Formats: sequence, structure tokens, C-alpha cells
Amino acid sequence: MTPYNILIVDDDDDIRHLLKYNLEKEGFITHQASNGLECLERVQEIKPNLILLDVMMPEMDGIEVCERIKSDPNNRDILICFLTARNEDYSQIAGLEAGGDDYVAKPIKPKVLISRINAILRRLHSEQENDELMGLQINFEKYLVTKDGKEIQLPKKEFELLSLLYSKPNFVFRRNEIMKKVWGENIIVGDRTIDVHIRKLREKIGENHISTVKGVGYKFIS
Amino acid sequence: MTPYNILIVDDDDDIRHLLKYNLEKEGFITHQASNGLECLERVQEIKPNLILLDVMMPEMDGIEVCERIKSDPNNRDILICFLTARNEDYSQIAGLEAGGDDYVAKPIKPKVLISRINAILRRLHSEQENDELMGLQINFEKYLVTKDGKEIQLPKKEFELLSLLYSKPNFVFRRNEIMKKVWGENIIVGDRTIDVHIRKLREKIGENHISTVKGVGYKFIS
DNA sequence: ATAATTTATACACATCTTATTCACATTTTG
DNA sequence: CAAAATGTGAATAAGATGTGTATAAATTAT
Repeated sequence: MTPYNILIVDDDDDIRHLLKYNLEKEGFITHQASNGLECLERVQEIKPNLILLDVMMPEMDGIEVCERIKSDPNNRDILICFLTARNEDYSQIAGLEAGGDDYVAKPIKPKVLISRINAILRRLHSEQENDELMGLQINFEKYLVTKDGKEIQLPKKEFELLSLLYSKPNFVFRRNEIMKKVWGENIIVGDRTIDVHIRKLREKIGENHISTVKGVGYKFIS
Repeated sequence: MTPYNILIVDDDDDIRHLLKYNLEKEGFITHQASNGLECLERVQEIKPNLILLDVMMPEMDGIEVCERIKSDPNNRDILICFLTARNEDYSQIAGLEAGGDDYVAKPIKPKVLISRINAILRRLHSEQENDELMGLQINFEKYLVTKDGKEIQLPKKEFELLSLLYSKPNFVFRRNEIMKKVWGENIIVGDRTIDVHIRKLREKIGENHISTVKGVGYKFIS
């Protein structure tokens, strides 16, 4: 089990040190960058597993950095966790729409951060993770969904869509975010497309797993 | 912060001693059992926070012990971490399916174990880091407001309006400030619009959370 | 390679929710 | 009390999602 590489990006030295200290104590390998550009460079160099990315930075803000990173398909499986100041109104949301995987509010409580990080990283291995929610199990290797023991074969898009929602139960994924994560940055499809896939999913796995949040998006109910 | 109780279950004396030594050095209180049955007894006695459970044991193996423990709802929040011999491939999976919370491969490296244990124990607390005001909690991820445990789904505008007020309790937001932040710079809507949304909010979350400051705006009361 | 089949997207329209408006009642302020 | 501001109920507009069906694109079988 190789240790994880985490890239810490923040313009504040103190915060970087705090994070470095706590993460290394947990056995992570850390790297640093103090601004967006530097971050982009380091990403090429070291291919971290996870980036802790401050939203508010001079020059280039975290959102933009995230978009740039995620737009390169090679970086597909680099996880990004935003660090956002509380009350930075909707930056959380903007961040997730930009393709971030999670966010943690400042002031950062090390314990919260660590457990959050572990949760995110755990998703990486989700093959192992075979828990079931509401009688539904997802097998990522076999591209298969099991409902109450019965196997349901889903087409690619539907499977990816379901996997996404399922990955964070009860978390509302916005339509934008779904779009980006399932279809990719640049692909443009009509705006009924997501619904149609949701409909098919509902037909196959049952009505009561995915709920709509009007004006926002969808979530998997657990 | 009361120290954690850890129950060590392994048929090998040397391993038990190794673990005991290392864990107590870290400030944990340890207890021992050398087989499955003994383990079950000790669990009733001492209600440990965490059990380190060897998978391979004579008589009753760890998986079964785990299942028995977890099947009692009283033991719901006892964490179980399996100790598995390397290459005992499937035991990991079987273990986690049996309700285990983590596993550590033998040979055990104390440092790894400790950091693993800390991570597991942390899960006990940290997930729930949501402050509440006046029985009201706002969950941005789930796009949901929780009042005294009951979940209330709010439409987009209402949710955003409430979030704004909630973000600075007792701070009076002026009408035009609210306008800008919730509706945006250029959108023009009639001046009864805000009131109407406030009204709906009050209907849903109760009268006594948002108060009017005539001639100025609204605030969330905490 | 071509046909058959499955999957993905599109589109028009139905349905349901949410947002806004408006006319008027009520409250507050000076 | 008059003027200004806010609350209210009902009507309407705007918006978003669901649905049936058609079409395109991709897979798979022949």
C-alpha cells in the first residue's frame, strides 16, 4: 500500500505548515505550492493523488486552477478538495461545479480534514468497498448493479450517472456538476439529456432511489 | 476526552503483548481475549470502543465473532478492525462485509496500526460537524434544512435567501443587499418579491427565526 | 461489411413547482 | 393621523422536470 501524495496549495504559509504537519503525521506525503501557477507545475511533476486547493488566492483562484487541471484527461483521477473560507458565500458550490470532489471550510479543523480526506481517498478504492445502500450494490469492476440480489446490467452512461450519485448518498449533485463529471468538460448535449437518463435509471432500479431537487439537481437517497 | 477502550483479540500471546505495549504507550486502555468466545464475553463486560480482531482463530473465526457482535444493536457503535495475515486475500472482503470497519494486514507495524486506529476512532466523532442555530441546521450538500431533526426541503430561492441570512446571524441584511446576493446584479423584480419569499420561509421554518427591521431589511435571529 | 440491436440524444409537449406580480390589508414611524 | 413600509391572498407567469416518441450513434451479431 503506497502512501498517498497530497499537494497543498495555499498562499498562506501558516496554513500550509499546519496541513503539512497534520497530514504527514497521518502518513501522507505532502508537497506544496503557494499559488495557482506553481500548483499547475507541480501537478505535472508529481501527479498527486489529491490536491488541497485554496479557493481564494491572488492571481489565479482555485476554481480556475481546478478547471485547468480537470480539463486535461490525464488528470482525470486526481482528486481535488477545496479549502474555502466560511461565508465565502457560494464558493462551495462554484467549486463543486468546477469539478472539485469535496470541500472543507476554514478554519480548518485537522481532525475533520483528515477524516474527510480519508473518505475521499476511500472512494478511489471503491472496488473493495462493497457496501450496499437501500438494497442496491454497485460493482464497479463488473459494471453491474445488484438490487436485492438481482443483477441489473446498465449501459455505460446510466451506470456512470448512478455511480456518481451513489458515491455520495444524499448529496445533491447539481446538473452542471453531473454534466461535467459524466459527460466531460466540453461535450455539449441538450438539457433534457440528463433527465432522460435519470428516467431510464428509475425505470430500472426503481422510483425511490433518486430524488429530484428542483432547480438544483439530483441525489441518491439512502 | 476519556481514553478509548480497545479489546485485543488474538490467539497468539506475542501479538497480544506487542499490541498491548504499543497501544498503552499511546494512552489507550487495553483488554485482552484469546479466542472468539472469550471475546464475546469481554464485549458484554467492558463495551470497548474498538476491537482489534484476528481473523484466523481456532474454534470461532473473527468473521463470525464480528457478525455476532454486530448483530446486537446495542453494539452498534463498537468499531471492529480486523487483523489479517497477508495474502489472506478474501478475508478482507469477507471481513468488511461482516460489518468490520477496517482491517490491518499482518505483520503488524505498530506505527501503521496506531495511525489506522486513530483514523477509525476519529470517524466516531467528526462526520457530524454541523453547527446549528435555534434548532435549525443548514446542509448545503443536501440542499436541506433540518429543524429539530425534521428535514425540510426548500425551493432554490428560498434556500439561498435563508442561507444568506443564516450566514451572519443577527446581522441585518438590507433589502438591496439581499437583492444583489440572491437575485444578482441585473435582475429586476418587483419590491414585494423579497417579502413573499420571506413569508414562505416563515411558513416553513417558523415565524420566530427571521425578523423584520422596518426600513432596512431582515435578519436571522439566533 | 452489413444488418440487427442497443444505447444515447433530441425534441415537442404535458405536468408540476416555483417565482413573481398585484391589489389591498395591516403595521410602524414620525 | 398620514406616509411609508411590510404582510397577505390569490392569480399568473416563468421555470424546471417528466414523458412519449423519433432519430442518431454506437455496439454487436451475422
